[in-house]
Amino acid sequence: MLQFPVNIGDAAAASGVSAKMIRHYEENGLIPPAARTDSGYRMYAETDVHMLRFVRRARNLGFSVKRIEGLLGLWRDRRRKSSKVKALALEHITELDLRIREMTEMRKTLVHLAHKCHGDDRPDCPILEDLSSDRGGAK
Amino acid sequence: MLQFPVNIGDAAAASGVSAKMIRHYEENGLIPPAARTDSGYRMYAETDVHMLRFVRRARNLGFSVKRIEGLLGLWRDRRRKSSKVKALALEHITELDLRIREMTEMRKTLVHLAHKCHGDDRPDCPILEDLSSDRGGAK
DNA sequence: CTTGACCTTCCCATCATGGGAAGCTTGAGA
DNA sequence: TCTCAAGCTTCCCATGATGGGAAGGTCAAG
Repeated sequence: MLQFPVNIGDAAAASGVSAKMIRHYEENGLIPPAARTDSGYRMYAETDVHMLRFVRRARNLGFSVKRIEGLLGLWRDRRRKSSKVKALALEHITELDLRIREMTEMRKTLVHLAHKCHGDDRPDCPILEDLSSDRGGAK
Repeated sequence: MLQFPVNIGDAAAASGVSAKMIRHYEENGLIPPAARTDSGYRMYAETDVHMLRFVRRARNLGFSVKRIEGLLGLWRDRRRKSSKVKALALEHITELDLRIREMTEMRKTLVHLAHKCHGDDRPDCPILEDLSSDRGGAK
């Protein structure tokens, strides 16, 4: 078992957030500045590690750091309304939907093209023909 | 109709690739350095604009610039084997599949959590509880 | 010839992440 | 107590694709 407070290395190992990123998050205000030893080493209490784990979990779900800032605030606020949390989650789901749709669309087009391409020693290829066509409006 | 060769602005408008990005691609070797006027302006022939359009179409399909380098090489090579083109496309499809799967997984988790969250004035929220849990292995 | 639109290069920012250098601190063993 | 490796500090740089903007040169229409 770890003896708290711990150094940044142990906090990183225990939370799954790299030491680099912990410093980065601190610098950008996502997490409060860590306490320091007399010699300047960062010190992390168990609650800090808990918070870092929260951040990592949220990143794993694809939340942007900006949105995690909101989630952290709500996490700390005992009087939060669950509706606000849900709203952030739904916003994120909407974004995921959009990206999933875009990529699925690309995939569909490519599968279609690849299907039409012989994929042999001959140079003829509908994929290249499509890419060099004038169709396909602006982004 | 445009009079070729054209300036970078017209090449951008005609290809759908921004002037900024055209310079960027040139700097990074994706496209060959443009010819220049005596005064240093870049000049683009019709074939150059065609190439830029190719690049834009490929980017719209989510190809990375690295992969587009390969596609461009094959595009220019009259003796290419269509199997090589197809291989690049299939590689890209595989990557798209991976990303789509990851995001779909995130989405599923979030929808599940949001569903369990009341979303009212009370603070209790399974979303936050899940995020602060110790479960959820490393990235 | 003036003026405005367009071009040039160069630097900076985004977003999340990592690599690495130079230098200081800590703790364990000799 | 001295020493040395491991771990910490800050600072700078890079990624990948894109955009913003500044300072200054060029061109074409009036």
